[in-house]
Parts: sequence; C-alpha cells; structure tokens
Amino acid sequence: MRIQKKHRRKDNKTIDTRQALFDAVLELMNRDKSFEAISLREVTREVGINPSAFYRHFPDMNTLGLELVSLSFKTLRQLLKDVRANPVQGSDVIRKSVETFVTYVLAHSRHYHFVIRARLGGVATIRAAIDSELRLLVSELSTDLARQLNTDTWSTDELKMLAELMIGSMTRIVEQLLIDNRYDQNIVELIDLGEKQLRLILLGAAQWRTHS
Amino acid sequence: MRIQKKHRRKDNKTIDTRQALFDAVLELMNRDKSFEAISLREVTREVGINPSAFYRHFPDMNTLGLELVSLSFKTLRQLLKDVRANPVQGSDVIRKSVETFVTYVLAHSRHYHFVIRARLGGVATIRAAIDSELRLLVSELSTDLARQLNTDTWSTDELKMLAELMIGSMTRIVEQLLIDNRYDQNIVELIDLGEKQLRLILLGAAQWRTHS
DNA sequence: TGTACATCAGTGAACGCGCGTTCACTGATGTAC
DNA sequence: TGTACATCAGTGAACGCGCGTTCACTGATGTAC
Repeated sequence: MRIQKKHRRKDNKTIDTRQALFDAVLELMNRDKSFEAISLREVTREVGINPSAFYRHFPDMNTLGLELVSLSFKTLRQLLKDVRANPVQGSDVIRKSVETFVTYVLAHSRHYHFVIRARLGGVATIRAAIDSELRLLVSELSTDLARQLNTDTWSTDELKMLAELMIGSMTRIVEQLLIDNRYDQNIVELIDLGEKQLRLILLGAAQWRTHS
Repeated sequence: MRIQKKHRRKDNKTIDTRQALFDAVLELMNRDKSFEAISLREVTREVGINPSAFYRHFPDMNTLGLELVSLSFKTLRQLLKDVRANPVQGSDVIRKSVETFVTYVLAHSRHYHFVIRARLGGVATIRAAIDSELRLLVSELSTDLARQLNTDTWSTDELKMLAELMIGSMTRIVEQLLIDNRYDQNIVELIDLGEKQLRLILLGAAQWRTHS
C-alpha cells in the first residue's frame, strides 16, 4: 500500500502533488485573487499538471478550500495548546503574548491570509467552516477567562462578550498584518497597537462589575 | 440638456438604468456572490438590458464598485453628521447610540453587506477605497474622542488605538448582522453585545492613565 | 406649431477566450507468485 | 530473482458554455429654427 501519493513528472522530480495543490492556491491568493476567483485550471497550471489530474486529489475546488480551513486552524489550535501548557511568565505577559501571536501568524502567513480573506468571501460552506472554527476559539478563550476572573460576577454571556472583543481585536491585527503588505515597515507598531488594545480591554474587564 | 438619464424599454416603463445597475449588483451580492464573482452579463441580465448597454453607464464593473463604495459611505457620513449635530441625550447614551447605529445599518443593509464583503475581497482598488474611508472614520472618531477625554494624558496614537477598537467592535457587529442572515432572531442580543463591548471599552479608557 | 437634426440609451450579432468536466489512454511503481 | 498483473497519478483531446468586448444599427426624445 502506498501511503504517500507521489508521482514522477517530466522534470524528474518527485513531489507531493496534493500539497503542491494547496500551496498553489495559497500562492495565487497571495497574488491578490480571492478564493472563488481562482480557477481549477489556474491551480493546475501553477503546479504544472494537466487540469484533469486535479480530480485525482479533490472532487472540486470547494473541497480543497474546506481542507485548507481545517489545516489552518489545526496549527493555530496547536499554538494555543502550547501556550496553555507553558503559560507566558514574568512581568510583561500581554506584550509577550501579542509578540508570540504575531510571530506565529507571520510564520504561517499564507494560511492566515487565506482564512482572513475567505471568512467573509463568497463561498458559503467555507465561510461557515471558518465561522465555526472561530466560535470554537471564542468558547475556548471564554473557558480560560472564566478561570482567571471572578466567575461569581461574570455570566457566561459576558465572558463570551469579552472573548469576542479580544479575538476581534486580534483578528483586526492579523488583517492589517497580512492584507496589502501594509505591515512592511510597522510590525513593531502593530504589536504595540495590539498590546495597548488588549491592555485597555483587560483594564475595562477589571472594572466591569465594580462599576456597573 | 437631459440631466436624468432615462430610457423607455419594451415593457414601457421608464426607469433610471444607472440606479438599476447598482441595485442589481447589490441584489446579486445579497444572493451570496462576492463582488468579483459577479459578471457584467449577470448584472445586465438582472436589469433586463443588453450586455453592451452596460458601457453606456460604466467603463467596467470595477468602476461601478468604486462608486458603490463612495455611495455607501456618503450616507454613513451623513448619519454621523446628524448624530454630532444632535448628540444622544439622557441616561442611556451608549445603548441608544448602538440602537441608532444598528437601525441605520439595517435600513441600508444592502450597501453595508457590500462594504463588509468587499473590504477584504479580491479587488485591490475597491479594498483600498474602503480602507481609506474607514481610516477617515477612525480619524474623525479620534477627534471626537479627544474632545471628551483628557487630552493631556491621551496621545494621538492612543486616541487612534481607542477609536480603532470601537470601530472594530462595531464592524464585527455589522458582520454578524448582515452575513448569512444570522441576525434573524437576535437583533436585540446583538445590540446587547455591542452595548456591553462599548461599555467595557469605555470603562477601560476611563482607567487608562490612572493605571499605567 | 411643424419640421429637420442631434443626441444617446438601447439592440443584436459576432468574436475569441478560458472555463469545468469527460474520456480513453499511458507508463511508472508496488505486489504476488 | 524474474515475470505478470494491479494500481493509479498522470496526459491530451474534446465538449459545450458563459464570459467581456466590438460593431453597426435603431428609434425615442430634446432642441433649433
């Protein structure tokens, strides 16, 4: 049984075509196409195979997209698992967390460029998949926050509201980081922005019940 | 000189075709297509004119899209002008503001559905236009906030950070309101969410300098 | 008021193009004996 | 170790389709005299 699907092409190089198809889609999106504007033929052209060979790997582009969503969030979930296992220590927890996050997103920039763009894109099934992953993230963060905050004064809904605010802020940071190469000169400024927003949110959270 | 461009079609109805083209694009996006996936022929089919007649009104779809951005923000700017002229009074300022905003967005839902989707979509020029409108909004809100807060302790960058956080929160509300008809049963819950997020942000802002 | 003319938003046919999908095929690799 | 066979990721031609754009045209409406 062949586990890894490989093939020998004209150039005599052995590669994993399935992976190459994922990469080609990410590369084309990086060149400013939205997912639904990328044609099957463009993808195979990029990989260097015949259009009909696409069907050896996926029934259609939509399925490829859904697997890409799943792949992207798998690595993010791993990061969060690592962070929970080894919590950030020391004086500057917020800044270090934002730095870790930004570094991670940049290291997987193509995946997150795809996610950020497809989140509000035109393919409903892919939108729904990303939305459900983000909801999961919000609910996980809510649980984490519940452990840190006074759960007597925070209702489930309020924890979710806080988690959504934090993830919303980070999402905007990722958008600015990855869209239109705006980040070129100002990664540090962006980390600064994220840090201050999180700090302000947590200041507000600390005052939440004592004030209202 | 004819100011209004009108025409008499087979059905003997006189309409403004230019407006009908805008409406057709918004309608098609409402049916879950992203802007760049909408073809010129689809739009003219929707309006009921010959494809080549499109060119009597716009040189291409891209130009139509840019005008749609401009139109959408024109009405939003008007709302903000009205709010500034007649500030919300009374005890529940935050809630009333969020209610006004949500009501307004729903009243112009097609325009904002378009904006929200095209903001991260595949057409770079349209993305840039929306981005520049949003930056303008952030800077206007910064100015407003500067009048309300202690400007000795808030730097320009920090005001911008705060404004971005507030507008980011509102943007997420609009996304949830308009994408995938998620709002059907829970407009009130959404207003609640927006109100709490703004309240928490402003609580944080009140503590900003005294705490750090 | 009537006529001649300009304007211009429409029509409809035609074009070349890239698309997704199908089909019969090829040939390299792994497996059974 | 050698041979026969199965597997399967590829190829290449072909299809019908919707696309954007062009062109010469039509006919209703507004304007000048």
